[in-house]
Amino acid sequence: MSDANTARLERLSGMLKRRGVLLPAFEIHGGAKGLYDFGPVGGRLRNRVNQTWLNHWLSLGNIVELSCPTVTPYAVLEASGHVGEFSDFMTMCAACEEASRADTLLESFHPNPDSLSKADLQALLDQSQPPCPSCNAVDWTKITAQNLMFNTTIGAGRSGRPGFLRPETAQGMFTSFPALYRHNRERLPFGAVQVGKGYRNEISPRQGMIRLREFNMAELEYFINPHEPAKHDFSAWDGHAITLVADEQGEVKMTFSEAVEKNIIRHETVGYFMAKTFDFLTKVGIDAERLRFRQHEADEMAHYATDCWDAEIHGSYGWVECVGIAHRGCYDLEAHENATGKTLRARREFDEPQVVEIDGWTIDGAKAGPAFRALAGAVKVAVENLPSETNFPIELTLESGDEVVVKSEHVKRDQRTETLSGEWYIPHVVEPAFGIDRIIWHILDHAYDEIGKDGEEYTTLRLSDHVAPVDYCVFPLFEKDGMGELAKTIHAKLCMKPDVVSMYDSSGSIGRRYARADEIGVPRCITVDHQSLEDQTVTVRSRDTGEQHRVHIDEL
RNA sequence: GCGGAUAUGGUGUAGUGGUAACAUAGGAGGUUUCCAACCUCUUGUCGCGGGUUCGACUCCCGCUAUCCGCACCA
Repeated sequence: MSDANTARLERLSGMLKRRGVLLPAFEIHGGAKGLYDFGPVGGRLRNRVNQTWLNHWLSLGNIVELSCPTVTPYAVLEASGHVGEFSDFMTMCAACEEASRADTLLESFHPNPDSLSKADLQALLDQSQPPCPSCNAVDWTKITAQNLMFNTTIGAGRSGRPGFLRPETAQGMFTSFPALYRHNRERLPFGAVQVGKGYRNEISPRQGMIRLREFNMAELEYFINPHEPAKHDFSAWDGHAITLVADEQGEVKMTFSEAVEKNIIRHETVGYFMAKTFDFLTKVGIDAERLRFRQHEADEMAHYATDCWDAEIHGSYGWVECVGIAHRGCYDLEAHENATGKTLRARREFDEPQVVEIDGWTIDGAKAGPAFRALAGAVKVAVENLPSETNFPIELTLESGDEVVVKSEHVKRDQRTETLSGEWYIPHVVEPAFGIDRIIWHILDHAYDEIGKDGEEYTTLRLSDHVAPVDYCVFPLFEKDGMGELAKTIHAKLCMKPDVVSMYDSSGSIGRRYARADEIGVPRCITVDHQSLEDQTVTVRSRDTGEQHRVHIDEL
């Protein structure tokens, strides 16, 4: 990072702290690593970003909003793969209280203990009894999952069950699939969104808002039918060439249409969400020139994903991944199906019912059962694979290697017509996952504008109207002759309007007050002057142009 | 987690073994007919804990936090 850049970053961070946008949390107690407060200004900003995000996706029409618990039972995150991916399994020596990683202790007893589940590790530990590396005792406590997810206990005392604070919001949406499917009249595609907190007990949180232990995230799970080709219209984005860093082609600039045509973006729905993500990010004030999409390389991609793109934003910390858009296939729903035995599927009807003519053989249970006993099941499979013209008796070699003679009395002709009108399948999921804190950081970074004004440094936060935390500042030019009263009336009126935030400020010169408003990005300032008292008009001054025009109070 | 640096009003900084300064910001008043002007008054600070000392913001130790490398992670 250049010195100029570092200095700017320090001034920006100082301003954010001074003006109550972002502050270290619990600072009077010495602070806590990886935890931040959104202050009196930042709290509103965060909420506006969240709301803009929700509206952006809900406007697609087939998206619903969910809110799932952050406290999540162990089994859920074990099924999703997080326990294995995000945890180290620890055990403690009861003699010397030294904590050790179970997989490290068991390295000489298993080729790859890292791959074992918690239960398998426990079994292997009980069986192999490795000595404690520091005191040589053999007395290990029960294995517990440690590290990247915050452990907790759900319930008290002996009835408490292990759980975690969720490391992402997605799992609750997957486990809610049956309710979503019913709500959407059993028709795909549909999506669910959730805005909320996620928790990761990072070893070393760094770089301010970039890596946090408690963070705001917003995720969309879009469920699609893999048997239906995804068709999306990208013409709305044709005017804009996007920077793509593709796995094979490297950095290229082209429209979304082209990227999909050339199969650089491998799935249309992924491309569609990339385009919508581009819209969202620019809407909240991210500079399109400092935005790019980077494709995960094959070996970097999570094993279940078929295509994955990150939206990266360039700011004070270089290029930072702020959004991940992944085609997750059927991985998640299948994982929860396997773990629970419940069905997480959708039904699709075939265009034409599939008529299957079955003309072959099957066993006659009453005869073949007693004749083949334990082998009867395997005989049935073998017989049903025989062509219809088979003559009996016949000698068959079963899967198991056993040889049997099947006589005609053991079998019967199986001739029927089966009609399949459709099938149950596991939907595929395309998941855009947004790191809200990282996006907010870059909104602030991109909006922070320092200009030399009359030889002095002057800072303006050029926030988009969608996310500006304060909509209006109301100033009396002087707080006398009734100007203060009129300004307070206008301020009160604005505050009454739904979703409008207004601030009243009468201290300091008018220029100082404009400067204060500009620093936190208030788009419009309203000033009451002497003329206002006569004709009920006020001046409205716009932040970015400094232009003023007179407006009647009733038109505000 | 390892190594290095740092920690002084809201913010940015100076400084000392004898309880602290400057700038800026904030509040009150005055002045001012629209972009950080000016005048008066005023609020507020040595990260936390322990040690050395008659006395510690200053020296030592530990902790916490911040920044930079490495590692981890996405």
